[in-house]
Amino acid sequence: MRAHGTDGGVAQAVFRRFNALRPLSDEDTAALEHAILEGLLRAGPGEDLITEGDRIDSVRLVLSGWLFRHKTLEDGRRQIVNFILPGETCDSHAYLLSTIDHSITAATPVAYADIKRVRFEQLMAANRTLAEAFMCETLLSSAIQREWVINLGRRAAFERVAHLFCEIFERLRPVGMVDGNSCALPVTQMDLADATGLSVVHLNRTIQELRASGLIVLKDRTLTISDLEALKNAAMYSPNYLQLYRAK
Amino acid sequence: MRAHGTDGGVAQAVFRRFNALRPLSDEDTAALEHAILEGLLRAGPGEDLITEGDRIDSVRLVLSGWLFRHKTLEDGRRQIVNFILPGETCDSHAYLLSTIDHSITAATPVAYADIKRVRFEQLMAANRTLAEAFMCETLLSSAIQREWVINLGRRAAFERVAHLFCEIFERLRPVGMVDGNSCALPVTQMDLADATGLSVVHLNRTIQELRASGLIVLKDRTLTISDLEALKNAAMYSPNYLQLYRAK
DNA sequence: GCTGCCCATTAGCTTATGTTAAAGCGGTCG
DNA sequence: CGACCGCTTTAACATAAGCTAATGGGCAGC
Repeated sequence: MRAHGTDGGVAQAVFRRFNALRPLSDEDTAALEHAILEGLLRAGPGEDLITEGDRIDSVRLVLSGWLFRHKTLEDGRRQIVNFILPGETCDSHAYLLSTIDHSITAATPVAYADIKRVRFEQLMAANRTLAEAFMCETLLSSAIQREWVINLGRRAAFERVAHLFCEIFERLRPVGMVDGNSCALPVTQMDLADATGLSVVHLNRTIQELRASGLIVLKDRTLTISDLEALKNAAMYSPNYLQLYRAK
Repeated sequence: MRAHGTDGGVAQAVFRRFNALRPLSDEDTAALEHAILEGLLRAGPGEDLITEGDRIDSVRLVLSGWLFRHKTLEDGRRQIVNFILPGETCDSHAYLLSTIDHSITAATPVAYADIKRVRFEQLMAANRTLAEAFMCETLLSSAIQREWVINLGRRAAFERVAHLFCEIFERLRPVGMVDGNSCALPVTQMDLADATGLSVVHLNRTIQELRASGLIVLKDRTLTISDLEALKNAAMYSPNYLQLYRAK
């Protein structure tokens, strides 16, 4: 039947990712899988999973599809502060806070598992490895957030977009969502603009530049990175922050 | 003698902050205070507490002084990704990751407590409230990081600097480090520029503008906010993300 | 097969911010 | 006391990125 996380089970991406954070025993895997299968849900593109100001009472794991976290200023300026990719977690532990400071919206059709707080806390209490893996998930998401700060603060548009593409590729790779040197990029240029702090027009100009320099091909929502090392150089990409942590 | 956290004990700021996150019982307070007093240390301005790539094996609590987290690109461009203010924590739980993705440097003379991992884990295991408070500390720091992303991505220089000043003021307030409508701002304009993603020259221009508009006085490393509400309006400051969380 | 809509693209112009350089302004060290 | 040093401030100029507007392409619905 469903081998734990090794074949096409619905939660394959989650298991791959967690195993990169902390090697999971069969028992860990089974416990997590149980919790996941109890709360399977779906959302369509544009649907909000969480709106700024909401209270949260569960933890969600993305099984497939893309979402993004975003914040909006009074006058409508929007910033995407992160993408949430298959295998990643929305706000583990965030139920500890009174309300959430940002919104989460599906960019594509999404399948996710909703684990209620009580259930989640049982799982954490009963299983040290899983607790550590979820903690790493939270820490890693912070590390990404910090990298976005330097991306927005100190990289020029060309480097910035190049960096985003490198990061997305490297985040999709461990969950098996890349195919050779290509991956899906199922978001509009407006979304990419809001993620990089650029205007749509300038984002488009920048993408044309990236194309012209032969670093990428972007067509039909598929990103192909012709030469990843070259793209990383152009982006001044530092691999450290994304490292998946085998060792304790 | 030293009343727990209410008088001038060295860890006053820490206790004030933790109490805002989770009300601490006398027992909680005593346990935390013990751990703090075992590992008191100091650092001078410019001293690195952690350098990108280090392994971490302890948790540090800032008792007094300012530090900043920063990352630097190959070519020297530097971005301060956050300040660490009195009462705040450097990287609780970060020992779970293999290496750290950024550096932490003292901006002023700093007094801090260094709690070794093993000790910290004992404390967490023995004391649920403290564990939750440390978790909130981590989550709150993520929320701040997200706000910095929108600050850098979508606010213009004037709003951006105004926002930083509002945030710093609101972070210093609960630990008793503001005096009326003034607080210390013990960093150079170069640091502020690196925190806001601006050039020093433009940061200076922006500060002149803020002065000219009567919103702030900045002199001798002291920031005075003439009208906090007006400054918040100018910054499109949204208070939600910093809320200190009484309620579960 | 036309209409409308969303998204990508391009052009022309405006502006915020960066860059370089120089001067002012305390401190402090010798 | 004078020279240096780190920091702030100002000026003049350069440029990356924003804004507005128009066009084009693909796709869905009528």
